[in-house]
Amino acid sequence: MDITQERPEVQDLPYNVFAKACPSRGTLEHVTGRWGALTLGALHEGSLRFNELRRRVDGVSEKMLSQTLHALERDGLVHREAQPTNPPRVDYELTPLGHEVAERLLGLIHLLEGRMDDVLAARERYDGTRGAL
Amino acid sequence: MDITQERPEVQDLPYNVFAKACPSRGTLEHVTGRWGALTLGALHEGSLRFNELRRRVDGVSEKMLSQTLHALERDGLVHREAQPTNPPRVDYELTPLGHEVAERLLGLIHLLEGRMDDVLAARERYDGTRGAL
DNA sequence: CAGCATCCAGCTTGATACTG
DNA sequence: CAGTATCAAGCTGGATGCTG
Repeated sequence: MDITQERPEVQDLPYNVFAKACPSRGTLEHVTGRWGALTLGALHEGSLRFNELRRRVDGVSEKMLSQTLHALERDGLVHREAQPTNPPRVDYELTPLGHEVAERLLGLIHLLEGRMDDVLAARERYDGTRGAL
Repeated sequence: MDITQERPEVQDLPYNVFAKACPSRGTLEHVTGRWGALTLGALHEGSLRFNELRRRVDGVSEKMLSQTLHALERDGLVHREAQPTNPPRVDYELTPLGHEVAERLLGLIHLLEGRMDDVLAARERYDGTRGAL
């Protein structure tokens, strides 16, 4: 019998995020990191230029966006298309894998956005039972 | 900034992660954070005690696990069940909302685990084209 | 066992300035 | 426009020690 039926999360994959040394953990962090998630989410709608992206992801600094983009490009989730014009024009877009990842991320984001009232209510309940700190 | 112009599909949601001040961004960070994601993933299989969780999430320190658990409990994603026995026994389990979140998170995690070979290959390609740094 | 309090090294981040 | 370089500050997170 196949144990994966009962514990689908323990498929015998070679990679396992729960293990400290697994490289998948690093990629998960690029993807879910503060700016990684928002960058992938923004690019899911279509390709964007550097400064468009910066405006879309409210609050990201030039440096962090650049850094985030490099990490995602390196992991094969984002494709960078530079045109050697003057002024320069660089478009960023998701790769097929990037799209798959972004879809799941967006699913999570939408779930959260749709349940924020519950979260906020839970927060008040929690803070209330402990008295003000 | 009004992102609804570009995200017609979420026009009527009161919360929007792309906006810097939106509380949903904070919750997204608790959920997707380094330890938040792994903690939710571990608890999706069933309730666990503090030290069981610590062992399951390879590499987490006592302090970070405690901190993570508090944030998730406050957001209403994790329920803490303490028994006043001696020695103390405390079980953590996901709330219904926590399960929904964990499911999506695990979907993402499994996708990544299953595609790590692609990611690693992309990495080598990327590093190769730039010469060693 | 299940945590909290404290200390502190170091990584992350944001400003600012500069380049092609 | 599309970034890179540099630097200070602040937050993260690990180690340690203690409580109930």
